Amino acid sequence: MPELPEVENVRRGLAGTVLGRCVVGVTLQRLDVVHGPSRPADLLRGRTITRIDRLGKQLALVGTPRQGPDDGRTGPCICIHLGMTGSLRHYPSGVPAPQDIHTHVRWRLENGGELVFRDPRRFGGLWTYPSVEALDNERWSRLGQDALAITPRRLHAGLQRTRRPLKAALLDQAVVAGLGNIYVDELLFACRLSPVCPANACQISQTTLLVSRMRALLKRAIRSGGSTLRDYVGADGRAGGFQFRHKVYGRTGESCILCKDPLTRLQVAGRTTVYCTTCQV
DNA sequence: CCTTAATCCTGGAAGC
DNA sequence: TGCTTCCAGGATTAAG
Repeated sequence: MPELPEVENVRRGLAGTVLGRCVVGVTLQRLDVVHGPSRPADLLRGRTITRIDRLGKQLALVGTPRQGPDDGRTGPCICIHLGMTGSLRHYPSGVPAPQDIHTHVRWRLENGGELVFRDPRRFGGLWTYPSVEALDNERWSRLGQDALAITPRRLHAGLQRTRRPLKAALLDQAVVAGLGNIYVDELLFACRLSPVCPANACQISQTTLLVSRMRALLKRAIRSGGSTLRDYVGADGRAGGFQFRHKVYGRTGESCILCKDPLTRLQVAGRTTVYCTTCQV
């Protein structure tokens, strides 16, 4: 469920709390949530967190370089995907962090604070890389442009390549990175486009509309702290508020805010989809 | 090419 | 009330 707005919200929360802090200790409670080397040093122990990047729904914590700060190399990094139920929370000094079975990784910070990765369902995980370049080459190169940065021409090229339903293409992280089930449904409604029309039937004018409405939608969602359906909370533990602004997602059978017809639910590319058959064509 | 289903997994909700 | 069943979904993979 954490899609781009939720992950961006977490990134901003961490930027204000763990960025610039040194990791003095790491506790790995569950080894199988880490992919790649999982020695403490590979989980940034002894390093200062110098960057927190995001591409689509994924985050990267970057540590200080192994050879010292000025030799031009980037430091080791951890890519974090929250999956459906993952959370990345900061607990200030004096606030007890959870220690239950779903708490998988804890980073102890120099100032007494703690960063905690918790994920009951474990669809999420951590991937360790020796450098940002390695992360880019081995993992992030497979993703499309970030949904907040993609250009109409890049999106259009991605959509032209396939006859899959438009919704399926927009969910494909290789086409555009960051959209999930909630925001795709909301975006298609905002553009009055049918989720089932073939992606390559999109005119350039429609792709341009998709890009501008996508930016507006995601920015508004970020401003509201993201959507909390059940599990999502920001780095500070607070729930989002954008779920109250959803116009189609989760509103099957309720009336369309434009035409009052009941919203239709169907499966597209295996995913529950809600849309207005009258307004979205 | 495309879709569907299975896979990973837990917990909340619905059904009996 | 208590049990079972279903369902939610991000990403990947295999099968049809």
